[in-house]
Amino acid sequence: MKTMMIGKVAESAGIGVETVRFYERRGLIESPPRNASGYRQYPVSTIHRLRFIRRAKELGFSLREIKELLELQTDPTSTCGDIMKHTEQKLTDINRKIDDLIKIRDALNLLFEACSRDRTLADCPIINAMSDKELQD
Amino acid sequence: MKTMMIGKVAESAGIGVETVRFYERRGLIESPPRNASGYRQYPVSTIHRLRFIRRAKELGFSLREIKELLELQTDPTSTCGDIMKHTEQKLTDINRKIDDLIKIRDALNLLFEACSRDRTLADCPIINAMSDKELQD
DNA sequence: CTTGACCCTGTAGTATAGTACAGGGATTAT
DNA sequence: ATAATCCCTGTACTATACTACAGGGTCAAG
Repeated sequence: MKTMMIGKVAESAGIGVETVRFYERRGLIESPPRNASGYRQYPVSTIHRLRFIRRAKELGFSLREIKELLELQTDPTSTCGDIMKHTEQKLTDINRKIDDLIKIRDALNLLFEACSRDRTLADCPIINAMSDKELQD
Repeated sequence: MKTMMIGKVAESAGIGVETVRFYERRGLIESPPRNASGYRQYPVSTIHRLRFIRRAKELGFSLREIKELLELQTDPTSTCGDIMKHTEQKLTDINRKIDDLIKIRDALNLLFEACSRDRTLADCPIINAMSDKELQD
């Protein structure tokens, strides 16, 4: 099996070496086997896992939540019932996030299109195009 | 015009009093007028703004980014060009976030449905239902 | 007229998520 | 064989976003 050292995984995942070790301490990735010199030897799958962590963070999940999401896949001690309950909750959260993002996107699109219809700078229709109500609630 | 004091706005927005003052210091909400005793007098619109801030935070926007989003609406000194450039960037970010969330949701849905088809606990199909590849990349 | 629940400023402390050394060993390129 | 470049552990520092006082003023109700 092809393995790689920490510098390579970190670079491939777009994060720092220290961050990889930090995630290991926090239990987001498991401690990989070591070679004779004590160097960590990672399987390729670790890169995918680290990329997932990075993206999930950008989506507003905390490391704790990301750990939970990842454990839904990998925890062999959970029962189906546990996992379904957990998963249902996560799905609800994620659907709410998607809906909120769509609202913000639609409001921004309105603004963008209003600006596109070649106006003079003086009456740029920002304030009208996107009222407090539309964007903020 | 109906106004309210800081305790009321904070409670209505679902955040703490100290947090409201903190957002004022950071320029996310403007310094409201004060009454004779120096107490902040907020218009109702501040509640919507605070709620927006709270939700945007849950979506992974930093306070700096939220400030920029809010300024797209309210900054009267920006030109249409500035705003369009800014808005376009935000739209790209938001669309990427939506896509990522949908990917995670679909993977979780697969897991959820696989578990729903009454299996014995022994062969709960987590690992198969949601492979690393599907969820993680 | 005082007591409890508010408000004020200012400063300090906390949680989360890194990020940066220090001090040392291993490996590779010249 | 000796730099340069990686790796190790452990600890300390940083940024962000709160959160909690300290020490004091305001105000409505009993």
